Amino acid sequence: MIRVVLAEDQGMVRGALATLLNLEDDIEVVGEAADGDEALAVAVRTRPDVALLDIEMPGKDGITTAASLREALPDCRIVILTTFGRPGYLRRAMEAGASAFLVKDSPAQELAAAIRRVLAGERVIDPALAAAALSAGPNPLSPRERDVLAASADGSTIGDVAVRLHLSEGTVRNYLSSAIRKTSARNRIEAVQTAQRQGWL
Amino acid sequence: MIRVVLAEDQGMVRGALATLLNLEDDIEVVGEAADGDEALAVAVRTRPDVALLDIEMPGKDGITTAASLREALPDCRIVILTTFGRPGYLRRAMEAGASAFLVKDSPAQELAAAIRRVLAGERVIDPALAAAALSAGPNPLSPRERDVLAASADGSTIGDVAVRLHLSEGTVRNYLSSAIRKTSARNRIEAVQTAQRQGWL
DNA sequence: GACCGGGGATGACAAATGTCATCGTGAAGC
DNA sequence: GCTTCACGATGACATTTGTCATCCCCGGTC
Repeated sequence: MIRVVLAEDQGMVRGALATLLNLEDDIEVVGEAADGDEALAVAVRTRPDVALLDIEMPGKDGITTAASLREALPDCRIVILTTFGRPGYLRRAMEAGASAFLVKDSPAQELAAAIRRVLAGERVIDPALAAAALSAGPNPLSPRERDVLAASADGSTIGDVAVRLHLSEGTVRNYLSSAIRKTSARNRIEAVQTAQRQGWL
Repeated sequence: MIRVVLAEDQGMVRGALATLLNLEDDIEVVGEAADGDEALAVAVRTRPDVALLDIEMPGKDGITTAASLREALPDCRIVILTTFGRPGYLRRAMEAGASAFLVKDSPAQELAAAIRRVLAGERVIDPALAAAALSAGPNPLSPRERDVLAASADGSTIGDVAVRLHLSEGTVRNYLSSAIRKTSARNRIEAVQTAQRQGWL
């Protein structure tokens, strides 16, 4: 039996996926979690063969959880499941030690198939997505530019961001300006959207 | 047997939910769709007892689909399923003739339960969400304010919006200004976010 | 030692944004 | 008939945002 831990914040989706997997006669869901921290705790307790992690979760996201899990349980394979096939997500997931990267758009059968392939030592990545991630190149933003852009994403004014990050307003403007240039955007809103679409935040 | 049509754009979620429902011995999924138009076509063909519609779908969204379905098949009950429990969504879903409004956060068992209750003539709404929708009041934005705000949501400049909506730049600024005031926001970005959170766009 | 890149800051300037008063139109509503 | 309100527009004005040049400090690295 392949022992699986499933982390997904939406209860209905989590329940449905668990049912789906339990119907496979070589797969058994031995633990469920609604956020990253819970997933880590459950995995350490149940020592599964595979951890299925959603990226978009409150608190600790799936990619960060993957990195922690890699340290705690090096033998546990990690399958990342996400709504958004963003190039930066894929890149970071791979760096965090994931063995597979699935988008929820794909058919339901692929989930069990991916789990089996991962356990057989394969890596499972949508070829189109892999190509997109490679052609998009790495995140061009410096860490600080990324911070400032992320802090601007919620509609905060430059003054707000300056206070929150303990910077001068001029510095915030400078970082935003270079982030806008690097994302080929026309203003900060477009810059935020491009960065999010690429998975750079 | 309760005959159900399921519309949900994410293949993996759709498959899992269909499996979940088919396990119930009084429920049968007789059709699946990945967007609103497809859902309508499938429903007209299969004449189900209940249509389960996701709101967030490409093309025709679940609420619009509900309204069309209400006309085409007045006897078909409608269950709305959504990721976001936004007050405006609930309000519009009810106006479109939905019998139930479920958020994906809730446990998986509630789905089948809601379908049975709806078929028994009940309406199913999370009480907390209903209270939020009532206390939030109706959408304060005028139709045109809503248009302009929606057109600004993707980072377009005022000039872009003016061209797209065939308005003068000054008019766009005026509508944005009043939308900002009505949403108690400090700038257009906050206004967009508030409006989206409330389900006003 | 010279050079570069990232972080942080300042000042000046242009462009975009937000606010306000004001005007005109037409459709409802009392 | 009068009022109200959404729609559309103009002009003036203050504020915010975006750009650029320039400076300092520091840690690498050639």
